[in-house]
Order: sequence, then structure tokens, then C-alpha cells
Amino acid sequence: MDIHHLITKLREKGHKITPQRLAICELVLSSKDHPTADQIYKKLKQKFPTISLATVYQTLHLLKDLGLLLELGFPDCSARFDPNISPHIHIICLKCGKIEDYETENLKEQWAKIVKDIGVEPIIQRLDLYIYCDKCKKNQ
Amino acid sequence: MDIHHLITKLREKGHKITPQRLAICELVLSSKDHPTADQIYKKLKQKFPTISLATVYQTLHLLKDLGLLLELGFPDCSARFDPNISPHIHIICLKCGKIEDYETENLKEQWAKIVKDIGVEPIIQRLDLYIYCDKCKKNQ
DNA sequence: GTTTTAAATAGGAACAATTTTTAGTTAGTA
DNA sequence: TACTAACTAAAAATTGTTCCTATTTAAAAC
Repeated sequence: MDIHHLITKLREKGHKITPQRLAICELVLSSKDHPTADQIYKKLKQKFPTISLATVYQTLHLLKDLGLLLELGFPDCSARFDPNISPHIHIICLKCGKIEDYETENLKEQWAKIVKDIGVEPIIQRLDLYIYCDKCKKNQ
Repeated sequence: MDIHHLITKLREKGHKITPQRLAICELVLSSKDHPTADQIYKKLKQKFPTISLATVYQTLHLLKDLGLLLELGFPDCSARFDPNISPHIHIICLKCGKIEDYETENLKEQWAKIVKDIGVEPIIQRLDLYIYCDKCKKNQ
């Protein structure tokens, strides 16, 4: 998603283009590591020393409502935000919480078939595969 | 999972068999509706007027650690608990939060193939498909 | 059957993530 | 340039969950 397309989309819905909003969007939409709101907040504080966590949350929810972001809730820790909204698997370690992505054409095809069988109109999906990562297996 | 098998499993790990614990386990392991801790707590209060929410949480986490329960974290609401640990899809309405299960032999086979391709040792999985349910589509 | 003891429970306090509130500021329109 | 709806920041409130600790209990030892 390039920045001009984003700006257009925000304007269409009547949202203002503020420097904070742009910075938050750019940061999260280009991230590969499923950051938490707090991680985004801390990074942006360097550029915007007065930015508040509430603004970060609000902007992330805006992106979520626009369908550009997936919010991943977890039992014991903060929500994490994923800008990749096409079908992919999160390979998550049950111990350390590390997330890796698995995304192939074959997977997308398989998933599309499954969704077609179910016969619903999909908006978005979340596919988590829980494992113990190599590191955690060793240290145990 | 029948109750004697559960008791054996708890004893093996050195956990005591208390009436509260048994009631919580029986209730959640036989539930089909992904209840929250609070829903379980409120139901059990009829039989155990002094039961505490902390006990419910503790027991649910015990079952989770034993691999008998999946805890589903969500962004804006309580965690929900799912006793079905075999591969199935949660069809979840983005508006009202209703969860329906989709579970077929074909899905299990497809998922097994995907996991095999990834080449990791799976512990458990969470497959969510987000939609707008018919009811919410109408009221909009 | 009684005693022992280690673990579980109840209830409330504490905690942390997130949301709401409010007052002041700003982007975009006319 | 003035206007106004939307935004921001900071603080306060809220909510789900966990922690704390005195009391109770299950199960082992006697």
C-alpha cells in the first residue's frame, strides 16, 4: 500500500491527514514483525516527543476499520498488529511468543478452496500454528 | 474426554481433585460455545456460591497447560475457551462476535498437508475466518 | 481413623492494557 | 483568512486478569 493511495483512502472517509497519523500508518503498514501499540509508540516518540499512546491506538483502530490491518489478540500479552491481510500462517512459539510468517501461493490456493467449501464471504482470516521453537526446545 | 481419564491425568501431574476443579473441567470440556471465564464462573455460582473467579482462571490455565484446552485471545473482549483441540475453523462475525465452528474430515486432511509442508511439529492451531453474519448484514 | 502437610480456594487488592474524557489545536474547506 | 469538524495529548477511568494471603481441604503418613 503506497502512501498516496492511503491518503486518498483516508480523505474519502473524511479523515484528516495529520503528521502523526501518517507516521503511525507508514510505520505499521511497512512492518514485518507484528508490533504492539507500545512498540510503535516508543519508536515514534523519537520523531514526535509528545505523541500519546491513545493516538497510536486510535490510528491503529482506524486502519483496522479500513480493513488494512489485522489486530491479533493474545491471552496474556498485548495485542499485535499485522499489516499483511492476505492468507498466511503465523507460526508462534508457545513459550517465547516469537511469530514467524509462512506465506506461499499453494497455501493461498488451499485456503481459498476451504473458504469456498464453507460458502461464506470472507473478510479476513487469522491462521495460527503453535509450536515450540528450536531455541525454546533447547533451553528446556 | 471422560471424567475418569481426566482425574487420572490430573493425579499423574500431582494435582488434587477438588469439587470446584472437577465442576469447572466438566463444564468447559463439554461446552460447545467457547465460553468466557466469567460465563463459567456465573454458571458455577449456582452450585458453588462461594467459588471465586480466580479459581476458574487457574483451573482453565491448568487445562490449557495439559493441552486439553485452547485459549482464544481477542482484541476488545475477554478470552474464550475452546475444548476442541483438533483442527477446525472458527467462523466469527466481526460485528457481534458470534462464533460458529466448521469441522470436516476434508479440512483436517488439508490442514495436515499444509502443516507437513511447513515442516514443523504442531502443538495446536487456531483457524479464524472473519465474516459479517446474516443477522448483522441485515441490521446494517 | 487421626494427624500431618502441601496444595487449593476465596475474596479482595493490585496490575496492566486499553479506552474515554476533556480541553486545546489543527487540517482542510469556503 | 475564518470556520468547523476532526484530531491530539494528558490524565482519568475502565476492564479483564493476576496476585496475595489467610483459611480450608485433599490425600499421604501414621
